Order: sequence, then C-alpha cells, then structure tokens
Amino acid sequence: MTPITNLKSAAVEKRIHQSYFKIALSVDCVIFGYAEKELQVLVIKSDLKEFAGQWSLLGDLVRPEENIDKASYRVLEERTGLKNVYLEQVQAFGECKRHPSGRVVTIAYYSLLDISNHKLQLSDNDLCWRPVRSLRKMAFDHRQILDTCLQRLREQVFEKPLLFNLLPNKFALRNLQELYESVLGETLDRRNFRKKIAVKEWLQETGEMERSVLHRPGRLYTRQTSPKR
Amino acid sequence: MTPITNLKSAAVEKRIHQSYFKIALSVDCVIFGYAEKELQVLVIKSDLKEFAGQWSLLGDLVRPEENIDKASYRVLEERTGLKNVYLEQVQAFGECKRHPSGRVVTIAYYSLLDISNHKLQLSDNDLCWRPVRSLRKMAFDHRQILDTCLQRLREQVFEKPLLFNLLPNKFALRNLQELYESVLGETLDRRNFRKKIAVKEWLQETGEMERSVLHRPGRLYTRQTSPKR
DNA sequence: ACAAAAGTGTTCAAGGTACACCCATGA
DNA sequence: TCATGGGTGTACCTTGAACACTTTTGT
Repeated sequence: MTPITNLKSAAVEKRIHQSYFKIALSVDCVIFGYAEKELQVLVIKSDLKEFAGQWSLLGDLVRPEENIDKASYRVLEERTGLKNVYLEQVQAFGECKRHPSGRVVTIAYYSLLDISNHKLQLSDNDLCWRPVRSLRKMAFDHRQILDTCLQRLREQVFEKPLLFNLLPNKFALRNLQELYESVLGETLDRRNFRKKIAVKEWLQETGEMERSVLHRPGRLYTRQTSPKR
Repeated sequence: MTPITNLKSAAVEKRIHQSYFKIALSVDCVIFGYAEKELQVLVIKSDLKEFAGQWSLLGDLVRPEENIDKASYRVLEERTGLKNVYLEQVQAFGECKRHPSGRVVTIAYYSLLDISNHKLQLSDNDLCWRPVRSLRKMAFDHRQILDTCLQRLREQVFEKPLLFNLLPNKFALRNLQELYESVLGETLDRRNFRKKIAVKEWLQETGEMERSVLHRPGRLYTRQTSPKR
C-alpha cells in the first residue's frame, strides 16, 4: 500500500546534512523569585565584552547528549542549588544575530522558586536577584525573552496553581494577593480575590496564624497537596 | 559602577564552545487545512528507512544564516507554493533520541491556509492532505508535535481571528461553524455561535448569498479587513 | 484608644447556555 | 409540498466587579 522508493538510511542522511551542524543551541532560564513585595529575576553580569556591564539571564549551551528540558534544569540547579523547582518551556528565539559569538538559537524557560530557600553562592559574585521592573536594557535579546516569559506567566496564574512556588511553605492570603498584584502589575480587590482563589481549591489551611504582626493576624495556608483534579 | 573583570570576547568564547556545535536544528510545520468538513494536515511519507511508510510533518534543517521564523516560512512556501500564510511558533522539541540521524532539536510551527488555493505539485507524489483524526502513528515524535499544535490552536480560536485563514475568501456562517466544530471536536449551538462571533467584529458582510444550495441560501461573509483593534 | 489589616456578602452587569419557531430556496 | 438549512430572541445561570463594616491584635 505504501510503495517504498528512494529511502535513505538515517546514517546516509546524516552525512548529507553534516554541513548543517553549525548552529549552537542554548537554553535560557528566566528564574523568578519574590522578595520585598516585588517580582524578582535571577540575573548575572554578562561575561561578554560586547555586553559589558549588562545583565544577562542564566543560560548555557545544550550538551550534545542532553535533552533540552534537562539542560535547563541543569542550569537552574547549578545556579540555585535547588531541585524540584517548577520549570516550563516557553519558546525558542532564533534571530541570526542575537548572539555575537555566532549562530546560537536559544530556548527560553521560566522557573518559579521560593527565594528564601536560595542561598546565593558567594563564589558567584555577579549573580543576583533584581526586580523585574528595574531591568531595562539587558544582554543579547534577554529583555525580550523576559517579557515573553512574564507575559506567559501572567496568562497562567489564574489557570494553574503556579505562584505558590514563589512563596514560603506557609503564607497568609495577603502575601498571596500582593504577589498576584506584583505579577499582574495591577491592584486586586481583596474580597473578590479571596473568592476567586477559594473556589479553586488550591489552598489548605494550616490551622496556624501569623505571629508578631502589627495588626490582627491572618490565617496561614499551604498549597493543597492533593488537588481535586 | 560595574567592574569589568575576566571578560571574554565573543570570538574567544566561540572557540571555547566550538565542541558544542554538534546539534542540528530543524523546523517542523503543522500545516492545517480544511476540506470535506474535516481538519486536515499536510504530510509527506517519511524518506527515512526507520520510518518507512509512516507520515511525517513537513520540515527541514535550519540553514546557518537563516532565522528560525524564516526557515519555517521557507518550508511552507516550498511545499505549498503559497505566500502570506499564517504561521506561528509553538515550541521546541528536544529529546535526544527523537531523530535517528543524530541529535536534531526541532522547533514546531503551525500554519493555517486555504486548502483550495493549494495545488499539490505532482512532483511531490507523497505529499498529501490527511484528516487529523485519521493519523495515528507518525514518524519521529510528529504525532506529539501535531497534538501540541492542535491544542494550542484550540486555545486560540475564540481569542484571535484564526480560522478564517482556513476558508475561502467568501463563506457562509454555517461553513465557519462546521470548521469550529471540527477543530474543537464538539458541536456548537447555532444561535449561540452566531452571537459569539458577531460581537467580535471579525466578519464583514459581502452582500452576496450562497448559490445553488439545496436549501435557503445563507449570507456570504468575508474577514474584516480593518479590525477594530 | 488607636492603627492596621483580617474577615466577610450583596448587588449589578456581562457573558454563556439551553432551547423553538418561521422563512427561503431547490427539487 | 417537501426537505433542508437560514435566521432570529428569551429565560436562566454563572462569573466578574464594585463596594463597607466589624473584628482582632500590638503598641
């Protein structure tokens, strides 16, 4: 039924296309954190002369025997020392001139982690958290990548229980609301916000309350471990 | 303010990483069409022995001096002879073993075109339109890529005026509804569908009617050329 | 007592869903 | 005249938005 003609073996095809193995592939991670009521992103000073003094996302070339999700996870782990962190691919960026070293296509990921878990290694002097709002020009096309990832995050925050990944294990609803506000860049009505979150069954009460706050303490919640669906 | 130490020039960095230029990069296009009241996708018989007889998406390696959007556009144009066709990146697929020839990471795009514009070149004997529903096993990870693209399309059909790209210039609302139904895989209420589309201001009346139909003829619409936003 | 934020309900508008009848055309 | 789909409106429900007062704690 399916006439087989002129088939090449994979090995033959590989030889034919050898000349195409000229493009390098990298991953770049937009690693989000939350501190001082602002959404932060983990950046490093660019080590390229062309971008001296500019901030860069954390990335690395993909190794020949490493799949792309693993590569981004490796970058994340090497830089933060954390495992089991939320990580999701966004899209590829492939302009020819985006990297001065040559043709490097990059695949962007975003990641969400609890910044208080992350002890910055002192050896990484130039690695630091910066408020997303404060970053203007960045190395490469990294500002564009950051924008794209932030936009994707915004589209998803009410669809999936993502932002809990940015908070400590226990948190008050006010903390969560302030986080949503800083991600979305707009203020939210407290009652409507609580209702909207409540129906999603993403939260579990811990039975504990805030301590040492200068006002009536709020209930502490933790993320629902066994979501209803 | 920003101490510059140990900076490498891009040229130096390129030499350091030379060994990483071992991964090939391809684009694969999920080219959707619509015929016989079914969503179709343009496929070709795989020319790899390993996938003999299986259908494959249309793709090609990205050329060293070609950005990825251009590469996918080139594939589309070469295979369909059409320009100005809707094309959008979805995401990258980068499992190590996805291609038997070696390490090939692919970036998936989907495209929407009016199938009646497309004259299949007779030289491309193995190129053909197949109903999406009919495709089971495909070459490489192409079934997964197709699923991912279809899912993305479904998420967007009521957000953006996409599906018009699959229809001829003039069409009746019934055609449009049947198209939506075949994309979404569910039936829709006619009155509610019309209301939902009407408020979006995506359509323009042509003043013409259907002809030679076995029932009361419907109005013919065309896509709104100057959308309100 | 005061300051600060917690906690809580109702009203209104908009959008989604379910549903039935008459109309225009070709055979 | 019959078969086929075109074209239309209403009632109900759900969801999102706006909005204010009492309660609890620390100082």
